[in-house]
Amino acid sequence: MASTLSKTSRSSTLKNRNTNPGEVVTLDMVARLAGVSPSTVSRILNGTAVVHAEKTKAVNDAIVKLGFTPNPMARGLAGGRSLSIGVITQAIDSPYYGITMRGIEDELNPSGYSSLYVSGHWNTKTESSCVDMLLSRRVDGIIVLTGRIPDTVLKSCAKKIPVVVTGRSLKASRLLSLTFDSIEGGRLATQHLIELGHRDIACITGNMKHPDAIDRLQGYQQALASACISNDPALVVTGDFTEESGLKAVKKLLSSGRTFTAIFASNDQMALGAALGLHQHGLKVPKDVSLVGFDDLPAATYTLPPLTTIHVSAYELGRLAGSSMLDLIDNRVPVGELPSPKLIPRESSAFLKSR
Amino acid sequence: MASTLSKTSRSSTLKNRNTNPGEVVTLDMVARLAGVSPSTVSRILNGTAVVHAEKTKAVNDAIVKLGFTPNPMARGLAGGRSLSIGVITQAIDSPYYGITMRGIEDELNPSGYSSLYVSGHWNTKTESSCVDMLLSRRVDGIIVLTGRIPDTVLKSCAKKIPVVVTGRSLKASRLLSLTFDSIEGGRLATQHLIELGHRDIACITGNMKHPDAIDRLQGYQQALASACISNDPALVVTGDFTEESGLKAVKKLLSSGRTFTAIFASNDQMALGAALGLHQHGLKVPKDVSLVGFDDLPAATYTLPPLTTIHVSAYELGRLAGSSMLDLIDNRVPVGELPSPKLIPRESSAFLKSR
DNA sequence: CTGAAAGCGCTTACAG
DNA sequence: CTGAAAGCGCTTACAG
Repeated sequence: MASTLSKTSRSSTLKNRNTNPGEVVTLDMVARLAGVSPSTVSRILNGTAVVHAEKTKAVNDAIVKLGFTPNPMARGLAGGRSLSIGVITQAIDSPYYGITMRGIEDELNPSGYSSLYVSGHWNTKTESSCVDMLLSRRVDGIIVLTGRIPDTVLKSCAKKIPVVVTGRSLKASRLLSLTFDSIEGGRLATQHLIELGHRDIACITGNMKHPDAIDRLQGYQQALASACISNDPALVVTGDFTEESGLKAVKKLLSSGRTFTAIFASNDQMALGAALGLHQHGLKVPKDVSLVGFDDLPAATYTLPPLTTIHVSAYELGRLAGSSMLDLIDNRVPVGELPSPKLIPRESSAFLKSR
Repeated sequence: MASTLSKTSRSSTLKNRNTNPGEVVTLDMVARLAGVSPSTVSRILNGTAVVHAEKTKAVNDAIVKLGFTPNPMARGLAGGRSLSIGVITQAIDSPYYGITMRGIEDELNPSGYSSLYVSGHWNTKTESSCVDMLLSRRVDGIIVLTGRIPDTVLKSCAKKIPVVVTGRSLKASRLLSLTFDSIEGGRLATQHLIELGHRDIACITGNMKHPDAIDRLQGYQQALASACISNDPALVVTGDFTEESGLKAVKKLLSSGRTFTAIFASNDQMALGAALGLHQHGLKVPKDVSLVGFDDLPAATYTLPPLTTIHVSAYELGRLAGSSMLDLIDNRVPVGELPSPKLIPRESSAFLKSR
């Protein structure tokens, strides 16, 4: 079309690509413009073979001129890299893993990869079918954020494509496990409370099907043992990592008759629920009860009183998962390490007052 | 079945599936088993034409027997539906839109669609390139969760595939806008405070580039006007929807010298930040200052004191966005409506006490 | 180093 | 109603 005069506004629609008929630029068009074969363009794109500098230049020029972007679907179909990584998360709105996903993106996107999120909802079957779905979409690798998918499924999956999994510790070729030292975290939290003079420390655990929950409880017990405080089962109540379960747990604790001056909640969400429960019973944190969480969610900073908690960087977990995946894909050995858990003292824990 | 040795050596030493030999079941295999042509299988799969009941049965049996799942990438490439919907969110870890994404999934997944999330990070350019990326991945539609992508881009995009966008109100063919009545919400929040006897009501706005922020402020102003309270600019301070900006806003308010007994924060995150700021200055909510948020995030229930806020269901927004997208794809007219904002009185707002 | 060709798994005109 | 064929956009042995 000849240049049409627009009024005064030179609104340049994004589709103002360098004059070509078809809406979509294909590799073939690049090849034609550069005067080489499609194979050559592909090779240059993928660094699959050494190509004459001249041709390389011609191709790159053509790519820029046409604004060419390879079609990931075609790539995937043809057997090359689809440049997408499947991420199995449990819920797309998880406060904790949301941050991990962000870390994954920040690591993957600059390398041209995008992530395909699917939610397993803590359901073994759903998670397994997520794997199938991702495989059918030809992802180049799968990152599994905890969940309940059987180890065996993970291992057999790793035979096909690289796998990075968090919250477990299984080993296999092309399969990397990334996990924080939850025992240490649980220990730190409890020890902090002990150092503040508390001896009647309750523990709200996570869902005991999860290694994390088991480890955090174990850390709690170890800390007690180190301080020669006997472990009273009446002080341990099971939650499931949700706010609501924290609330319920506190109510149960409160109605049990067993007194306590501090609570270690196995994650921040349960700690928030616990804080609400305490509030409903007219108890003040930390005046009446000290409270320590686990995770250090953004909410921990902005709750009142700000929550003392164990920092295990969800973001770093994501970054490391992402970069390790890239390593596995390129046949490098991932070397990164997760930072160790750190206590973040805020205002929800205080010295035990004699009363 | 006899083990078919293909001449072209496609080494696959790993076969776990019990029911079928090949690793991946293709449409061709189904066709062969059912004794029909691939075209027919495709047609049955897509309901693209009427097929003899006999053949249909044979095909469906074969599908079940082989455990066949169509490959979305091949589908997309071939020009059919890719069964994936692109979702442009601003940040994958957004507390509010996370819930919306869940609503989208809950609506889309049962219909066999999966969502492809990309983050725009409130950046016009990034968001626009997200669109390109999604188009290149052959999504069947795009859902845009607010953001700053120009309306024009959205409109031109809608010429190619269906678009659903939240937080705006533009109209076009195959383009649906979904937005809560933020003016009403702002009005409700402010009116609630007025009814509690407050007259010096501060407002922390969102980023004023966003319609939502503008509308909520307008609702605030309307409520004041209705109550014949003059609008004092000193009481209005600009935030950007983050907790931190809420914190800063309160500090600014506090140091301005202008007294106030209540705050309407344009979203819960800023309300949480404001609550922290108040706490840091030794002010109690609601004793010294009443506080009302907007959104009704899960955190609003579990913060102390529980936050009075305006409920605009992020989840319903997602469901509606998802179902509307399905409607658009199938050339139906979306009819659903978003629920109107509701005041959720909790403990952060109270009657003004004479002091 | 670099084409030509076959093929990834599916869909859609095109002819019966 | 239903095949055969061409093609979506790319990659990868296979031969020069």
